[in-house]
Parts: sequence; structure tokens; C-alpha cells
Amino acid sequence: MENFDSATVALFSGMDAPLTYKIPPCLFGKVQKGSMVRVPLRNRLSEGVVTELLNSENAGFKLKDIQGLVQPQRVLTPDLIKLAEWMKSYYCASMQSVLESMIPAVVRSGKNPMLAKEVSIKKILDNTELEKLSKRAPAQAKLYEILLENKAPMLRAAILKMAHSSDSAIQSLISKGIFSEAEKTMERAAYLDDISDAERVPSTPHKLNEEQSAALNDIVSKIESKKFAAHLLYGVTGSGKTEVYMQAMQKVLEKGGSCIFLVPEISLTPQTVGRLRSRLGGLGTELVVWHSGLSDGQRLDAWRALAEGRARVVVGARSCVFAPIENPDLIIVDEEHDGAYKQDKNPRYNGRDAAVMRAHLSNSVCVLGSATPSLETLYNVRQKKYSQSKIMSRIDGAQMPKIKIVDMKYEKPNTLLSNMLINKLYERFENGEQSMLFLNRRGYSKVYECPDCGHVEECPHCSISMTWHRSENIVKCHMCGYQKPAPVSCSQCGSKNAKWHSFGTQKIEETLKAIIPQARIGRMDADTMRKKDDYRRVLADFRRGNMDILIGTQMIAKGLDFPRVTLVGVVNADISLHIPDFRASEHTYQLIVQVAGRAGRGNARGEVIIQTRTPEAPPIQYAKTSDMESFLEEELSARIEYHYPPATKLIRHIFKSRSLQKLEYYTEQWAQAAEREIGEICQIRGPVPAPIEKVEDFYRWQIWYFCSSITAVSKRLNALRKNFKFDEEIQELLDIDPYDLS
DNA sequence: ATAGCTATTACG
DNA sequence: GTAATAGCTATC
Repeated sequence: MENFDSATVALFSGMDAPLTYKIPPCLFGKVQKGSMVRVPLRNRLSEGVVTELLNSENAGFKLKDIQGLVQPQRVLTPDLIKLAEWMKSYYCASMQSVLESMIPAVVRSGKNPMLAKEVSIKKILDNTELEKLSKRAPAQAKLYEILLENKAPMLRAAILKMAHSSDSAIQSLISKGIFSEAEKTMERAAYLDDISDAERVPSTPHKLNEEQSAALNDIVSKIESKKFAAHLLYGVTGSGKTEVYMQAMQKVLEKGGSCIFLVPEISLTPQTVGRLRSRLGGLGTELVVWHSGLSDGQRLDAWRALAEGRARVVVGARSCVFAPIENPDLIIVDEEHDGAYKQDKNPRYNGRDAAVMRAHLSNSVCVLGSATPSLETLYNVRQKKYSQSKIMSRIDGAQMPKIKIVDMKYEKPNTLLSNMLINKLYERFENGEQSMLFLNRRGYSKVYECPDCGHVEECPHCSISMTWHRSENIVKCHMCGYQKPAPVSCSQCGSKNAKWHSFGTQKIEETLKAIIPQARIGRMDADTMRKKDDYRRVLADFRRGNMDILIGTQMIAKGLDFPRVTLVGVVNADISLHIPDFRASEHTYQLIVQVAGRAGRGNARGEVIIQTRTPEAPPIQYAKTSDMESFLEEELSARIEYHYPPATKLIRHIFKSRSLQKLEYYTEQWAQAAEREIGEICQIRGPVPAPIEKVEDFYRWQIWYFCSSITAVSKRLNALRKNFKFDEEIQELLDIDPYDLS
């Protein structure tokens, strides 16, 4: 191997261009591509990542020396360095923000694994020596006896606590040569945490059915060809996609390879982890769990386990695409359609797309799995960029649930639960079967609407309606968290006729309790789920059958497996249908299919009741006949016709300011400049106020760029952005492939 | 002429 | 990102 004497370093200091440093002789061979180093910058020190090694004879000026390594092992693998560069340019993000999201803060801080002092007996004392010691230093004698009795080395802190003695007593025992002391690294990794029985899904390899084996073969042959492939695993709910993932991973791990398994949310992890853990045992690797709930220590240990190759599988949320795995053979993105993969702060990357790109950069295979694939992914399949396997039948021949639509226009005004839904719920309760009710709205009621003047209570800081939380009798803004006591009358006209217009999970719970008082009802939404383990507890309870009916928001619609549920109700399908978002139909279809997928996973055929006031809407009509592929075809054609993603790419430019006048003026100025400069290569729409115009006292306006290629437009946009002088009270940011349009 | 300010540039 | 500095205005 050639000896390089200098390195290109991407700095953590907001600079977009990397700088070159000399490698001092003492660091020869230790500094590699991907190492994190400390370097002098002006008169300060800064951190950075080595992106290139080179020889400096052609530098032309004197280089400064790298001062040292932050971590002994490298922090980014070669494919991650390339991925960082792609993210920076594709998402118009600073290198700093990209590196910060790729490398965990504990790793950057240069902390070592937790070390604890451990003492053991070095010299055995005979009786006379011990007697002498207990006379002259009774505290020391006591320590000696405790450690002798323990028969094993003890942590310094532990023995001190037991003996209630001072640290100096130990110190003198060490200096007398009676005790010896060693440093021991502590294990804190999350893979050691225990998971409750209800979540440990018994899991032995199943025999695959024909469709599953075909899918597995497709995937395995792609992996064996050692070339990049992106593959959609399109399997209806209950089709056993997880089994296919697990067997594919097993194959990879048996051959010494490594896998990344992405899931959209933590709440999903325990079940998946339990299943994976019981299946991947004996393959000579640890399973690392990676999510935002890890403590610093756990995160560092998990990271090291991956970086050192002790662990070759990682399961986790979005950011585990950046797992420091040498050569990932397989990257799985479960529920690829899920919006949780999009990060809503800089860098605004989509974990799914980053996964595909990482697979591309490392010549490996990325499998995207879903029962409700996104139109982006389906379009890529149609364009032959991605390949596809389909599983259209449920495992064990279970039938797809029957879907019934209830037109709420024909129910009494303000009815929450239709007669049909109530009857079905009662029927299930009497038969000892479980039901789930789904509503994607939290709180008791949504808006306080006055029938006399039409006024709706809004947040003074954000232009969205306030939500009433009945238990505390407050109204709360779900954008910024502002809250105040609930009003007693309309704040506009003083009318006392104002009514809580819509409703939430809490109100359904009350209504149900009045109708079926004997039923055991559970509620799961963002309000009741305060602590980290609340999800696990409620879901485990429900799975054990300690509950008859579970009411919840989106989070109960996600990939969870409850065999005893035979009825699912969608209380108000219109909510997702009527938000101002070009994906509203797609979201509604995903919602219905995912929710319906919870029904009838056991032997009995499931039933789904969808309540709506617009039964003619396409996602609902197609849901009725379970003909989702036709829905997707129609929706894709419509998107193409109206020039919306996926065929057309979308960039959202958000402008924020406390001053509405400045905002209107500068966004208009910008729009004119943009029209002149890049009007040829994209269609510019706006400026318009964002759907939620004010958040935390900042007004927000936006401009849309519709284009055929992100890279061409974003490059020009960024150049223009650098030269354009905004008022200092204006903040602006680009969101590439935006998902949340509020 | 020059202190004090802001905008610009460079950081290896 | 921040520190040095080039450029500029107000002031003696």
C-alpha cells in the first residue's frame, strides 16, 4: 500500500469546500479515507472527515498538520463518503448537516466506551497478616473480606458501596500490592435489552408458499450477482413479506455478509426485533437495534459493534441507512411508502431513497417492501429502474377482508358511529372477538366552530385550528404546542351556541363506553402515549386479549399483527381525503389498505367498515372491490397528466419571516429572478402562503419548482441563492422531493 | 486622516 | 461556521 502524506478533509464548520492537510509521520497509516480527524483551522481547531488520501508534492503551498484522530477506527466507509457527497448535492444541504446526520454525536465527540475500574485480589493474605491489617486499618480489612467472598473481580464503585468505606482505603490496598486494578469496558448495547413475552413472536422458519419462494429467489439471485439492484416486494397485507426478508437476511448472514433493515418508526421495532432475534441466533452475529430512543452509551456501543464488524445486522429507523457497515449486501426498507422516512429538517433526505442510492454506490441490493407502495416506487418499476416481485395472496390462504362503505350523509347529523358499525362492534364483542377503530385525529374535538358567525378558534402563533383536550379543558395548537384554557363562548361574536364540531379518539371512547359498557376499551394516540414504553404495553395488552376494542390514530395501522382482530372501522375516511395535498388520494388508499390489513389475520375472515361522506372518491371506490392496482394505475395516470410527482419532480422553496411585508416583497423579487434564470428548465409556481401560513410567529410563504430533473435545477437554484441578497429577517430553505406539504 | 462600521473573502 | 480583511462612511 502506498504511503500517503496528506488528506482531503471535509470540515464540520459550515464550509462547502474540503481542505487539504498534511499527515504527520506519527499518524502514517492511521489516517485513512473515512477517518474523523481534528485539524487546525485559522487559530482554532475543527473536526472533519477524510474524504481522500493523496501526495502533497503538488500542493503549491504549505499544508498544516492533522492534529489527531477523533476515533481510532474510521467513521465512514467508502460508500458512505460517496453517499454524503450525493446527499449534499441532491438535497442542497451543507456538508456539515450531512455529516452530522451520518455520524452520531457521541461518535463525533470522541468518547470512548464506558470504562469502569475493576479491582481484584492480587495477593492472598494469611491469617496473621489479615489480623494485623484489621487492627491497623479495619476499613481495608473489610474491603479485603468482601472481595475475597465475592470470588470474582468487582467494580470499584460496587465494592465501595457495599463496604461504606472510602476510596483511599482501596487506593492503599492497591499500593500495598494486595489489590490490583484494571479497566473494563461496559456493555450497554441495545441488543441486550429484554423484550416482553407478548412481543417475542415465536418464530421458526416457515415453509414459503409459491409466491414467497419466487420473491425470495428473485432477491437472492440479485444478491448473488453482486450488482446493484433495487427491488420492490409488493405483497398484500398478511402475505408474509417479513418471512421473505428474514430468509433473505439469513442467507446473507450465513455467508458472512451484512444487512440493514429499515423500519419507519420505533413503535414498530419491538415486534420486528423480537422476531428477528429469535431467528438470527446462531449465525455468529449480534443484532443491533438503532433508533432515536438510545442513550449515548448504547448508541456508541451499537455503532462500534457495527463498525468493528461484531454485528452484521442492524434494524432501525431512518438514520440507520448510515450504519458504518463495510459492505452491506442487502438493505431492506420495510413499508417503503411511509412518510416517516422523510426527514423534516436539514438535510431533508428520504431514508428510502438514500437506501437505494447507498445500494447503488456499494453494488448491493435494496429491497423496498410494502402492501401499499408509493407512486414514486411504482413509477420506478414501470420505468424499469426497479424490478419487482408480487405476493397477491395471504399466507395460509386467509381471505382478504370484506370492505363495506357507510355513507354518513344518510346517518343522523353529527353521528360518530353509524348503526352498522355499532352493530358489528357489538356482534364481535359478544363473540369474544377483537375490533379496532381508526381515526387519524387526536384530542377530544378538533375545531370550535360557531354556527352563528362561522368563526373557528385558531392558534395566535400558527394559522391552524386549536384542538380541545377535554381532560384538562384546554385548547392546544398541534403545530407549536401553544395552549390556553378552553373558551366558553365564541371569541368573535360571543355566541354560546358554538359547538365542538368534529371529534377525536377520546370522544369515540366515551361514546363506545356508553353503548357497550361491558367492553374493555383501549385507546392509543399521541396523547395517551407519553412514555417510551406505552406503545409496547398497550399493544402487548391488546395482543394478549386483555382488551376488546382498541381505538387509535395512524400508529395502530402500521404493520402490526393481531390474529384475533376480525373487525376494523375507519371512523372518518374524509379527513385524509380533504387535506390540501396532491397525495391525499394516495394517503387515503394507503390508510384504508393498511388498516384493513389488521382485520382477519387469523382464521376468521375479517371485515372492514369505512365511514365517509364522499363514497364516490376513487380510493374508497376501489377499496370496496379491493382493486388497488387499478386505483394505482388511475392515480398514476392522473399524476402524469397534471404534472405532479412521480413523473415530474418537485422542489419546495420555503421562505420564513416575522414580517409579512418583507416576506411578500422578497419572495416576489426572488420569484422574478428565478423566472429569469431558471424559468427555462422548470415551471415556477408561487409565491403563495404555505397551507399553514404562520408557525411559531413566523409567516411562511413558498415557491414550487416543477421539473424533470432535480440535479439540474437545484444546482442553478443554489448558485442563484448564494448571490441573491435577502433581508436578514428572511430565512429560506429548499425541500427536495417534499412529503409534508403543510 | 482614520476610527468604527459593514460586507467580503478565505480558511489548507 | 468564524476570523481576518477589504471597503466604506462618518467624523476630527
